[in-house]
Amino acid sequence: MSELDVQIANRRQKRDEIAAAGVSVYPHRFEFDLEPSVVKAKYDDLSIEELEEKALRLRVPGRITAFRKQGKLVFADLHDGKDRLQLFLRKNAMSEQTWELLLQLDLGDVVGVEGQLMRTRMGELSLAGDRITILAKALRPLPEKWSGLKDVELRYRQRYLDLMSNTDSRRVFETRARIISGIRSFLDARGFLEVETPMMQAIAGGAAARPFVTHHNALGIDLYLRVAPELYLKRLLVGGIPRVYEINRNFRNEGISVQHNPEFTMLEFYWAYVDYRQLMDLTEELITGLAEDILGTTTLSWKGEELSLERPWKRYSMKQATVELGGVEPAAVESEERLLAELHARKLEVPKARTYGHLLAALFEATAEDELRGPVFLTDHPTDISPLSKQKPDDPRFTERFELYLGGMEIANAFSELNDPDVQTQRFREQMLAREAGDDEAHQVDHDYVRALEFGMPPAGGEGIGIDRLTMLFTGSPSIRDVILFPLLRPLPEGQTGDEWMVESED
RNA sequence: GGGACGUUAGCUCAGUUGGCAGAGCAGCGGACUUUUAAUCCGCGGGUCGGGGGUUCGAGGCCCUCACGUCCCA
Repeated sequence: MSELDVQIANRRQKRDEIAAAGVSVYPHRFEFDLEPSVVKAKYDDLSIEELEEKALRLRVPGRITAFRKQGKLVFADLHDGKDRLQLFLRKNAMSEQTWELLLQLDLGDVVGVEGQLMRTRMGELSLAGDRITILAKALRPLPEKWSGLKDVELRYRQRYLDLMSNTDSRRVFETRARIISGIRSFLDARGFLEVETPMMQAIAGGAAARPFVTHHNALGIDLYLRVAPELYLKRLLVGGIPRVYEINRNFRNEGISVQHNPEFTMLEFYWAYVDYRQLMDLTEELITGLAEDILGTTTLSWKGEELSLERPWKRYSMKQATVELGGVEPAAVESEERLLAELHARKLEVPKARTYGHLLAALFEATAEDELRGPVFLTDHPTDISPLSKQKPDDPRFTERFELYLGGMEIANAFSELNDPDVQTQRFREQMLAREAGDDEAHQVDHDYVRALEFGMPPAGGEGIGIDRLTMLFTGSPSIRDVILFPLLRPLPEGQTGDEWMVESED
């Protein structure tokens, strides 16, 4: 029997002993007044005398995370995931049965405690408990109380243990929730309507990405998990909803890295009658506002550096960035031939689709992208890599588009939306050709979307903002896995799940 | 896909040149009515990620597989 098996067996035995005394170890409910962190927040400023005077009796539920046993007096910590409340448990303050139950409790057990709120000699706010109700028995030992759970693989695979033992982890997900609700308030206040559009789509459009394929049995058709909600949201512009947004998951069948998870959360919004310039202003306002509200500052600390969100943010066109930040000669970004020569000279990989736009983008990525520490708007992307964007009036090789870079990461992508159905058809054709030329990220053609445009879509600006990456920046998390509760990991092979004993205990 | 690093008790980690596998916490037994990483006395706990090889002898060296982390593509 391993050490773990011994501990589990001990806990099971204690559970059975408690149950044998006629007590339910898994009761259905517990009538409670306040949770530990709320008690702490509400009463921690009261003095010993004030607490004595109030003589507050409270019923408080939580998980036991520490014992300090001292003979006929037991101190324990009751935790609710946010904060702990000390329990002050004296033998002669409770019934014999309650004292017996207390001695049978283990670290990790979920209990409800009733007693009077007081302060100890050392001044700690404590609940002097006289009644204890077991609410759930923990059959497995908790991670170490001081170091917490550090093993990153376990933290992702068993996030509940991470949340239980690392308060910082809880804080990350609270910040994430505040970002999302902050975005909702911001957009709702400006008259945007939140909607939900299909995640299973017959045509995976709206972004250059490989989709996941699934199958609908009753209809007998393959469906794609959406790579973006874009084409549906713009159908809503056609339908007469002038300000619309969606916050939800996108799925891209691509590699996993510190910045990429196959499913990720995106805000996408569309605003009729404006162009990408107003979107840049709105983006600055949204993100600095979120930082002020949530972090109380517009200076982020990111990878050991300070990142100031002070407005206005820098703007570089892709061509300009390649020249000014990438150190490329101005003449070299003006033609396909010169770009190709430059890529060869720098021994860089040449993209499969050798169009002007793809070549410029490749050179930009190789020379200048890493220099965009941010906040920087990278603007005016080539037309042939931006099939849904409107061209610049003065130079049709480029579009009215921007990407926001923050901390070296691409956070947002936006453009003045292409609303000419015939131009859109032409762009889709070019994407088909690119696909045939081997670019399997090229957009699929969506005829119904073009038909929608034929009914007239108002000019509009549209933008997507990556919620996961924004959360990384706000919480100083270097990996996207730290801001996704259950990131995708390869399943453990048979026999390495650590649960073999459960199979044995079935007989 | 390539490279570097990691995987030792439930958890956090040591383990020197290849020579008896360790500590703290947690667990078990005992003492203790104001502790808070409680303290004190005692005890138990290992598929050193899996497999193969070299060697008198492998946690440590070699090969291989798995999982993870980071970097590169």
